[in-house]
Amino acid sequence: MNQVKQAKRTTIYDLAELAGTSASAVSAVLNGNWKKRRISVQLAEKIMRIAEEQGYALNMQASLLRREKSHIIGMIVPKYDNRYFGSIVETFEDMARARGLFPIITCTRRDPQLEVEAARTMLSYQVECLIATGATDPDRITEMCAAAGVRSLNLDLPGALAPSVISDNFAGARELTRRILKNSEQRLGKMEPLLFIGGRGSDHNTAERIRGFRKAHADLDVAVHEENILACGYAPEKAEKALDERALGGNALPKGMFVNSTISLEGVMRWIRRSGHLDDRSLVLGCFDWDPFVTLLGNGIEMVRQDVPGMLTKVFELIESGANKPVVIQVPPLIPEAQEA
Amino acid sequence: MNQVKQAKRTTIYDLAELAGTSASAVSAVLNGNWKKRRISVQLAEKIMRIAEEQGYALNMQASLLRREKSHIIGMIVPKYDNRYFGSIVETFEDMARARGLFPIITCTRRDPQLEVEAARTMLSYQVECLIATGATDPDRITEMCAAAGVRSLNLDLPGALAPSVISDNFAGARELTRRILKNSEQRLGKMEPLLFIGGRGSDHNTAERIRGFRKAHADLDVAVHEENILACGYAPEKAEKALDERALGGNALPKGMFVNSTISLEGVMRWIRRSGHLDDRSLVLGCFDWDPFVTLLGNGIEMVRQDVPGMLTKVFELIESGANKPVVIQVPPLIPEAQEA
DNA sequence: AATTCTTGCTTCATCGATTGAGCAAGCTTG
DNA sequence: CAAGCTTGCTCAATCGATGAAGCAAGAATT
Repeated sequence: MNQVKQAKRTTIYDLAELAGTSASAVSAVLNGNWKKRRISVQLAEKIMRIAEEQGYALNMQASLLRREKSHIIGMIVPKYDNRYFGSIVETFEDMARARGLFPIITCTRRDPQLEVEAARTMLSYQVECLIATGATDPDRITEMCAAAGVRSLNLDLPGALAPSVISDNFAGARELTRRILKNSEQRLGKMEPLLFIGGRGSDHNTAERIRGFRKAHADLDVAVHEENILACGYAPEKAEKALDERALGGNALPKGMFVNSTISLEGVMRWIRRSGHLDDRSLVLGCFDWDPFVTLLGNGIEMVRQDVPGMLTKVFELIESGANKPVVIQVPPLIPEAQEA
Repeated sequence: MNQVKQAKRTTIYDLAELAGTSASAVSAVLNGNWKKRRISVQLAEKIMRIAEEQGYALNMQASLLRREKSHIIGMIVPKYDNRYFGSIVETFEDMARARGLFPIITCTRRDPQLEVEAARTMLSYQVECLIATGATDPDRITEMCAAAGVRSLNLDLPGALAPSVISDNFAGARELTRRILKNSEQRLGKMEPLLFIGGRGSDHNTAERIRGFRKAHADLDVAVHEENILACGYAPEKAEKALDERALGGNALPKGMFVNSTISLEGVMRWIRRSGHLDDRSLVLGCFDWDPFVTLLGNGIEMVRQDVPGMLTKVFELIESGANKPVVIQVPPLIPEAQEA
């Protein structure tokens, strides 16, 4: 870096002066369409050399103000504390960049107020499209975007006003339930109804998973007990508390459980350890979501892994197709080979 | 949303026309300094009402172009696939917002090329400050920022040209090693030297942790064998492979291991299961980094949890103090109470 | 030699928000 | 009632990049 400390940043006007040419020529050269604008190779090379020497960096604000498209794509995401959302964000950034878009992501902590503020801020930054991932009120966000003439899409949780890409929660839950029931039969010698724990009864995914859970029981002629469906929220503490309360409730706890997220599984595992069930093989678990350490817990826990690349591929297809109708696209989750127990 | 579908977004000029006033008054009202500009309460209220009705959203590009400060703060981060970086990102967003800054974050997958590109892009977006987290070449980023007159800071891994905030890796590793050795003595009846696995020998953190690892052995008069220091990289597969190779190497594998990240621990656990060591208590493990599921693995694995809020508090203190000297601030990690084995 | 074409630039308006300067009308003060 | 102050606005330049339109000089065509 062989220049003096500069208070102001270098602009195309500075470069123009240094090169003895006009700002317009500099702009044309630096944004690559200098052939179209008939700038000579000599001048182009000179400008590029000087830009390099000066460590010039485009002022995106000025550029975006002038251009019609921002090429910015926004995503809001509830949390970064599990593999599912982490993978969504990482894959999203990758795929966006591969398409020449600039991804901006913000985490809203499942807070409806923050979601709205984040969406407004993203609109201020002229996003061309906003992906609302796991939003508590996706339709509110779609409305805000629509008012600004910006596209929006829902991911993970569906909305009624914009296209949505979600896992096939029903099919995934049905298969996961079937596997837990089978494992339960194999390990315990009989097939007993399972406990469902975690998630919010009000959210679409949990509702669908409960439906799949019921269906799998029905498929095998096992009756589901209402008291064994505990949509107590996602936090580990909530799962732990719900199990404590359920355990007090007279009837014995089921030996098999369908846990609705890795986050809830943390609470379930803590409860299991605390209540002394850890080492015996009498508990048969399954989890809707994937984490590498869960495999290593060694309890033969079945997992459903949501197909993040598949979902995001659909998201970008929707964006590119320009579709705006509020369809719901369901992507089948991946169910790894059964775990050795 | 009671307006017609609009192709163009509403600007202050549109609002000015609707309110029968000037764009300048609208701007003053909407950015809150209308009292200073002596706009009457009536007009202010009228403008705010109309802005609301029209679903007006500021064009940040135009606003930033004019203003001197962008209030944007950037962060680059290597991965989103573990609790440590997830927590850094979430905490960073929170603390930035609490200070009226707009955080933008991008993931560079430990790819030096991507890091440089990401930094250049962030400079284009006029970030006021860039935090390079776990960067492979932090000094390169500092140089780029300096050339644009932008501040930069290093987090997690130190650099030589900008202030750095990192964990006290030496002290953390020393204490972790001490605990593993103690557990090892308690469980196996004797104190044997440990194996160190994971990380890159070339990175500062791994080097410091190895130093702490050695120091703890020396403190207890235990000799460290060179062949038991395997800085094989972070990926799970690399740890697994390194253990395979080490196992072939004649001498018996140590029963105690210091694992240099949760990511490496995945590989170690897989290797342990594969080689049939899982259920016996002869293996004594510790991990530099924290994940809730590791507690639940039930092998009594000790963990060091890096103090993310503490580190980010230091980061923002540095930013606010305006300090630019390349100091290295070491934040002591948190070592949870010993695990029940 | 006059006309047209091509090459290689420059000029200037523009994007939307911000803000110093200015101005008109009403109100005070001596 | 003239001079000065206050109130409540508007005007116009500006931030940096972009690209349509234009222009001068040389080459090619008639």
